[in-house]
Amino acid sequence: MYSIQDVSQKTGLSAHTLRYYEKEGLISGVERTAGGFRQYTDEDLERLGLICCLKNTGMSIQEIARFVRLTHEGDHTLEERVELLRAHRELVLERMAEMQKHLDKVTWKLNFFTEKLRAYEAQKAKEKQ
Amino acid sequence: MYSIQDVSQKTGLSAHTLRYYEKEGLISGVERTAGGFRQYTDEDLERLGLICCLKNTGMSIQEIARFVRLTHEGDHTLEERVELLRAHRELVLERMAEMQKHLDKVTWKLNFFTEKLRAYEAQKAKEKQ
DNA sequence: TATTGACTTAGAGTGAACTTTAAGGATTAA
DNA sequence: TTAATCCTTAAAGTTCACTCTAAGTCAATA
Repeated sequence: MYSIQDVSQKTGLSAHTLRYYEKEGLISGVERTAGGFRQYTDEDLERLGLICCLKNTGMSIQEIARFVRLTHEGDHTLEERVELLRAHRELVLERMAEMQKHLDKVTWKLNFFTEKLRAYEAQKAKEKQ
Repeated sequence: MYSIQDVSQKTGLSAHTLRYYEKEGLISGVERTAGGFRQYTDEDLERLGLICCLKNTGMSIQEIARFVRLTHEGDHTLEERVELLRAHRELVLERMAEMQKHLDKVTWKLNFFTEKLRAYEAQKAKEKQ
């Protein structure tokens, strides 16, 4: 069992953010102590793991909340969840390919400037003689 | 020579955004007609191309503006520019690797759910008999 | 000449995902 | 017991990169 502070450290999310995520429906059913303190289980941590992966691959809070809602509705939403993840995966792959294309141009420009720099330095060295 | 509208179409940036970029120092020295209308050259378009690549790989407007400023300062900033691009490239590569790791987990989860769905459907089919 | 498109400055609005503040009270661990 | 941690609600603030509006003027094209 982990306190909100423990989970904050483990996930890198602030306690504020963890409560915020709970309010937004990203993580639900977190147990409480008799006094009302949150107690996260290992399973909660795992669920948070997936949530972070979805978030870090660019899924919006709203969509993650939708995914989580579906999960709670049971097995009859399996198809929808599979579809949601599949679509997300496709989107991420497309974005990464785009990113790579843009990065290639940056790399090209970098090489161009590196070459130009070499020439410039050579010129400077020559002038110094 | 292209009007702001032409460039908007070619780049996918709105005319508003093009003026905004100019104000923020991302693109400068755009020629004007006698009447003050912007006239973009092919070279401007190329510069915009690089700007979009930097933007699309996650560089902030501020940093792009810095890069552009350095460019205007001449060859003695070549080293700094090379360094800037190199650092940016590294960052993007790291982010993409991270992204890939997160996506792998999503893919794993997707496969898991797909399998679960198959089992669920099989079960439903059996019950129907 | 009429219509459409462009110009300016300056400021307000938008959406996403937090982040912070405030205020007051309860709980927990050493 | 006492210091540290946690709870709540509700709302305001932040950052980024736009996006839009206003108001008035000027230019270009058919």
